[in-house]
Parts: sequence; structure tokens; C-alpha cells
Amino acid sequence: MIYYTECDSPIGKLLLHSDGTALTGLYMDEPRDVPGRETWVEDATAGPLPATLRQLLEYFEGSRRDFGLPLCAQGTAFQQRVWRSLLKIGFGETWSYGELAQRIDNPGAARAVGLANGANPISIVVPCHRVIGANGTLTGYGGGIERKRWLLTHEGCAFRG
Amino acid sequence: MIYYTECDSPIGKLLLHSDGTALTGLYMDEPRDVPGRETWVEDATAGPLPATLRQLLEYFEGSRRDFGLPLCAQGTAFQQRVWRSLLKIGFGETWSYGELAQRIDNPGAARAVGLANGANPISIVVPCHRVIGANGTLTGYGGGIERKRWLLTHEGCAFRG
DNA sequence: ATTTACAGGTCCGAAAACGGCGAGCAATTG
DNA sequence: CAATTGCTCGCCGTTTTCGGACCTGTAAAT
Repeated sequence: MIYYTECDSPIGKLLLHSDGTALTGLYMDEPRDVPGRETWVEDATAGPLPATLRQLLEYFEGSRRDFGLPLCAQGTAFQQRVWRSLLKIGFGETWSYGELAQRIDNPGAARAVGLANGANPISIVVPCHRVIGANGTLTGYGGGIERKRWLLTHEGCAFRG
Repeated sequence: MIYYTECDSPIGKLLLHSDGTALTGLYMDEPRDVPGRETWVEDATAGPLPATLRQLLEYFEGSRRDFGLPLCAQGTAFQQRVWRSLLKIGFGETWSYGELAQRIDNPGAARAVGLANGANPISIVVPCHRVIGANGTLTGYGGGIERKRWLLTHEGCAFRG
């Protein structure tokens, strides 16, 4: 059973979902290609969803820099490595795609890191927005460059564009 | 959660499983390529399993000609059409593969019907054994030609071989 | 009775296409 | 001179596409 809820934020409506135990997804735009979407159950009190809502609120208020939530993201081995790596990027910090590739002992996989990044199901909490181009430009974001810019500005990061 | 149970029959041990709501499988030999097999839970009282056991007993006794059970079989669109069609073949009746192909508005797909037939997860209840070659021979059966012969004889069908 | 040619759906492996990149190099700027 | 911009090209995991092989068949020809 998948539980979900929605909430508002400075960057628009957010959709959260959980398997009842861990946070399994956090989307900005209505996720399209989700198979069992119609079987989801709306329940803001399920599992980690209340804590997530609270921590997100604090994050957007500016009183929270790190999240503490049980996470569970489905993906290939490579994606898992990338996503785990993302969690090591601190608030206000940014890495380049190539940099992250090196950290997972796969230099040269910069472009693949970009793909895995885009497949990240738990935005914000798994901070894929903290990865930018090697030259400091934002280059891309699932939820739209605009939101990436907002998030990084909110975290006080330096970037170009 | 998948529930299963086993029972004996004139054609050997049968393995039944259910998703708790509908009958989802009925195998004769130990099914091999089943992924989550180890997570199944043995429970002969779950969902439609008791009714299935009873109706199977009656079928083998000769006192039952039709089954009345909630079914749920996973497969491609084509397979679903074939399996639905199988349910229209009455006790003691047989169709040829080509005949069935015609009934689903796909004449010429006789061979494909054979494949879909072989992929039928719910034997006996979804009577794939009632489809035989155009010349009256048995040609094949997942559980072995022997069992197909037994079932058809039990139903009083005419066939060759 | 056998053989032959042909049929349609599915599976599987190979190959190609596709990006949220990055380094290198030449052409522009100031 | 730098510093920036705008290419091209190689990189790599994932997804999609494509082509064969396989099979519970069938009808026509030997």
C-alpha cells in the first residue's frame, strides 16, 4: 500500500508518498509515468509523512539544514550509489557532476550521473539540486531550472546564471 | 501477500495460489521461474482457496462441470483475450487452436494462441486443456500430454492419440 | 503419414539513441 | 593578454528499438 499527501511550498505544490515505513517519493510536478498511481491512498498521517511535512516546513522557513527521515528509493545499483552520494552534500554546498562521479569511483561517468540525478525520486530531501555544472552553471533540473535556482539561492550557494 | 496451498488429485499434486481476493494460479508441477516464491505464505483458508479446493474435488469426483471462482491472471493483452476465450469452452467440448484464434478475431494467430495457452497460470479452471490440434491430436500441454489426455477423457471428449 | 512453407506473439540479446557532462580548442570580447 | 563563449567529441548508464529464434499450429503438397 502506498500512502501519499500533498502540501504547498514556496516552489509550488509538493507530492509526497511513502510505503508506510519510509519516504519513497517527493515530486514537484504531477508525476506522469507512475503505474499504480490510482491505487495510492491519501493519508497525511501514514508512516514518515507527518515528520516529512514538518521538516519540509522548517527547511523552507530556514530553520532546518538537514533532514532526518527514513528513505527508500528504488533504482539500479548505479543510481543507488549516486543517490547515496547526494546525501553527503551538505546544505549550502555544491558539487559538479564530474566531482560526484569521482566520489563513487567512476570518473568519466559524469554524464551518467546527470541521468541518475534526474531519476532521483525524492527531490529536496535527496538534494539532487546541489549538483551543478563544472563551470558553475545550473544546466538542468527535473522540476525546472527555476526551482533549482530558488533552492540554491535559499541555501546561499554561489552559481552562475 | 500471496497465499498458497497444495492438494492431491488424480493427476498428481496441485499447487494453488491467491492474492487473497481471487485465484491467481493453479500449477501441476512445481512452478520454476516464479520470483517471489519464497515470500508466499501457506494458508488454505485464504480468500477463494477453500472454495477452489472444494470445487476441484467435485470436478475430479465428476459431480462438477463448471467452476465459479473469482480469477485474476496476469498477462499481455493478447494472452488475456486468449484466456478469456478459454473460459467459453464448455465441459466436454474442445476447440482447435485455429478455431480459438478466429474467435478472438485474429485468424492466423493459431500458433500464438498455443504460446498464450502454455502461459496460462490457472490450469484446469481456465481450461487450456480443451484446445487441441486441428486434426484432433493433443499436440502439447504444460503439465504433460498425459495429464491432458486424462482430463479430456475425464470430460468425455473425443480426440486422437 | 511426412514434409514444407508460412503464420503471429513473446522473449532475449545486441545495438543504437539519449541525456541535468566535461575537457579541449578556436573564435570573440575588453 | 586573460576571460568568455561556442563549438566538437568522447564519456557512460539507461531506455528504446530491432532482429532472430522459439513455439501447445495449420494447410497444402508429397
